[in-house]
Amino acid sequence: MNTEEKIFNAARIVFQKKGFAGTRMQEIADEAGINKAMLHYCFKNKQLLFEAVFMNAFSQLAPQINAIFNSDETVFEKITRFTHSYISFVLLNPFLPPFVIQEMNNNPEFVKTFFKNKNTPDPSQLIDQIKKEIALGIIKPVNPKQLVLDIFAMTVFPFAAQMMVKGILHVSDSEFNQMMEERKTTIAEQIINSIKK
Amino acid sequence: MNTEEKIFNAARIVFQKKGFAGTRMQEIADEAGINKAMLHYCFKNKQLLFEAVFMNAFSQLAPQINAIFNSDETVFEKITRFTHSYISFVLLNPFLPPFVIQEMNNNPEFVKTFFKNKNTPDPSQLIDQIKKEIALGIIKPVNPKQLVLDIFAMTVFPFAAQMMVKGILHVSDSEFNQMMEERKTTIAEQIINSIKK
DNA sequence: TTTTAGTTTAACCATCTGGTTAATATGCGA
DNA sequence: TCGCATATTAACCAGATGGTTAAACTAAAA
Repeated sequence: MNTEEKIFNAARIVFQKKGFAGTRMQEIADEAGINKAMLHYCFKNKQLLFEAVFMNAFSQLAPQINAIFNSDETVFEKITRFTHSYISFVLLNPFLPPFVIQEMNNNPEFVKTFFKNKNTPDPSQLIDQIKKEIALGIIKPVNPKQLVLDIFAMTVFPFAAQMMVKGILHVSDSEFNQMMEERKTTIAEQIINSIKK
Repeated sequence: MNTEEKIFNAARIVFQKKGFAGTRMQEIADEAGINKAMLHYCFKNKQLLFEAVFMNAFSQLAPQINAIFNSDETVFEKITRFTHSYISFVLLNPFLPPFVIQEMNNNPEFVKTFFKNKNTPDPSQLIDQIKKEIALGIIKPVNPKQLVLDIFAMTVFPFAAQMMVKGILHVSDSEFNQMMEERKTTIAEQIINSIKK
């Protein structure tokens, strides 16, 4: 692993744990086991290092999601596949959703430019497909955007609000993971069941 | 409005917008229109001022939620009432959910003490009631904790991940609020529909 | 009016933080 | 081996940041 990779991984760990504002460049350097000046040598400044980490996080998720959203499967198949593979992925990267959500909420102006230029999840094709399947009588008449929001809510929320969920439901880390394993299949069944005619 | 209230309100605004780490004491002082030394005179230090704001945020939500969870209504009535009143409340305080979730994720050790001592949302009675109604054949056999999690996910997520939701679904602020108005009734119907026998 | 307790402020301080610099180390082609 | 570009570091810097202090202001009691 070269220095740039060491820095990047260290930055990912620290940024995802403490957020942009809470992160100290020195802490990243310590985590990487190198001198602080190397951070600036390799990534210019804190903002650019952060953006590299943030973009990378998003670019891990976006293609996976879009591949599912834009495939030629049915809506039901897409819902099943999305929830399953998203939860599988996030169980391996549990800090990702809170990180992305937090930094988006804290940098609203950055979000606007971000969603115009970059490779982002785009459910517009799925939304069109939902409209079609409603017209065909496969799906009950629902607001397609609300349906997409429901799918994200059911899959992403438990990870986004991890600490609060564990606190309120009084579940341990392992119980939490077990619940998420269960959700891999139950969420899709539930959503499909509530919209199929 | 006395000085302490001015500071508290200013702190609430700044903390909820920028989070604990991103907040500068000077910015709170400016927002309150007073000298920075007054912050320390009234609230000792940043941590205590933050905790005052955080506890206040939670203490606005917790009793409302618990009043519903622990009433003598049916599960279906509770779901209907919770989703409706939570969304109504949060539409007036849209910064609350991201703020609470973010700070909980960033201070895991604080969360543990917090959930032991303080007045927090507690769904344990509701969970027992769900078990009973399942036994009575009113509700399909589901994991009660998963059901509670679903309810929170459907209501809280859109606010918690506000910026991301707006970005991904390409909705404006007013469209977003309109969607939330719609959700006040639809979520409950949907959840109830998926669990009633 | 004087005293006194509580408020409020300007100025200050130690420390932290992101970032720079100049010097040194490393490795590799000639 | 030498020369040179790249990689790495220790030391440093200016500005920001949380927090302190001592003085000044205010208002009500004595």
